[in-house]
Amino acid sequence: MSAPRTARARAREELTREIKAAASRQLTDVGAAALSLRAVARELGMASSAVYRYFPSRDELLTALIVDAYDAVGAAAEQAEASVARADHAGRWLVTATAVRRWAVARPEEYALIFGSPVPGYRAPGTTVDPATRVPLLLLRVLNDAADAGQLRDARDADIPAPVRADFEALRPQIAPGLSDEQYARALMAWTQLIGSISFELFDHLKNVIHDYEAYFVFQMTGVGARLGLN
Amino acid sequence: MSAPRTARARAREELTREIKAAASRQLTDVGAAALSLRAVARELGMASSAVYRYFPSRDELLTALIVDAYDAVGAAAEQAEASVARADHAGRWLVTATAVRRWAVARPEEYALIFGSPVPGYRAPGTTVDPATRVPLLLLRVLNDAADAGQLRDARDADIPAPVRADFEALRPQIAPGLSDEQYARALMAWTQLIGSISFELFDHLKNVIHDYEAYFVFQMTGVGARLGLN
DNA sequence: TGTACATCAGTGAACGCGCGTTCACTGATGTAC
DNA sequence: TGTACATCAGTGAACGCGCGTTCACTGATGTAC
Repeated sequence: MSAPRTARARAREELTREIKAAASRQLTDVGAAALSLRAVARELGMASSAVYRYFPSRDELLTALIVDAYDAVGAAAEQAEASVARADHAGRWLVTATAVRRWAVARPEEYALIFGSPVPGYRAPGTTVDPATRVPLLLLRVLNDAADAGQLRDARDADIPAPVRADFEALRPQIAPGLSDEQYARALMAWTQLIGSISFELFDHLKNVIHDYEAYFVFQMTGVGARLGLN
Repeated sequence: MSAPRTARARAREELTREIKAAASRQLTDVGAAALSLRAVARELGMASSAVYRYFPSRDELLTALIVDAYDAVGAAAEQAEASVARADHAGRWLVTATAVRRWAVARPEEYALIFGSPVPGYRAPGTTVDPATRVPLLLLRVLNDAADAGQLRDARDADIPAPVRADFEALRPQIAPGLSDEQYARALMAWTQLIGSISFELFDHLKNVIHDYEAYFVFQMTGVGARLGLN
């Protein structure tokens, strides 16, 4: 029976949120590797030891931030994708890609936390796996819908190696049953291209090359959509 | 007049190399953000203050490591590419891509240093720009050669936005005069795909998805080569 | 509704540690005459 | 070739700083009767 939330429980939830928010701000200033419990406590005006009532260690706090980041980008992508007409599969892809980029540009440090180099000395626990799959699963759902609707042009590729086919075979039943190996391969390529492109922008690899990155990104992702076989 | 190298000068060069080597080992253990001058000095058995005779600050040491990493991957790529028959443009692309991956797999922390999230609080000086362009320039040279030889199938793309065309226009004269805007766009896409794919592997984003990453990578890059218009 | 006890949040001091950088110094190497 | 001086490499102590985590504690909140 859902007990009435006590003042204590409410305070706990709120402070947990505030700690994560302060830590997230830290992230922006100094990066994940330098994330410090003491600095978080300082920002909230509490004793550093008090933070241990909420997170048993620095690593657990990092894990919470990672999970939150994956969930945030996943939610942003899902929400954007839901606003497009179901039959417009190319539009669903493009809007999803754009939503991911928009989120990343708005919170570059959280993006770096999940898609940048791993934090040294930190090993991600299993808890982070599920939230990490939200966006790629969404992409596969769009492709699967397109395939079901007969709207996915198939493509001949270079021959897919046997071990790779086996990997796709393992995914197919639970993830996207309507997709051929070739389509899985292209989906993976699209996902790689999406994150690769955002990383290039945020990590300044095309600083003096591409100046209007938004225009470039939309152009590029439109091309990826076409190569996915969407129309 | 090239003065005969004194014992002092020789010792200086050697120690500079040793400091960078020790720092590079540090990188592997603890990552760039935690790179510590004191730990480097400790490993070399010298006083921490002595390192300042060689690098005036921690950031300068980092810069040297970044430049070295770009040069190392650039050299590896160039050397591999040089071993392929000039007329085999698709082979030159594939061998270059594979060499970059091989280097990255062998030295993941150096890869992360240049292609992962930026080190917080560190701003890369201009010195890092030139070495950073070695691999992309090599790719463009391959494509340019293919175009010159009439071996590059052209491709119709979605319409390239005007600001992006302007960026390509600016690159063309000095970099690869024989390429159309569409080909520049595809080259950039290939470069993004290459680094995106290696990052996905090294940063564990496809850990339980793709098990034979080498096979997957070669398959994927072969496809990218085909989409580049190489044959 | 009131009381007695258990649970929990938060404190502040302390632990042992490592960091980047500066400084005055010693002694070896290099150079000009 | 030998001497006098300048340059440079390396030392060790010190500066001021921040970190994660533990611990015994106080006082407020919650719960069982």
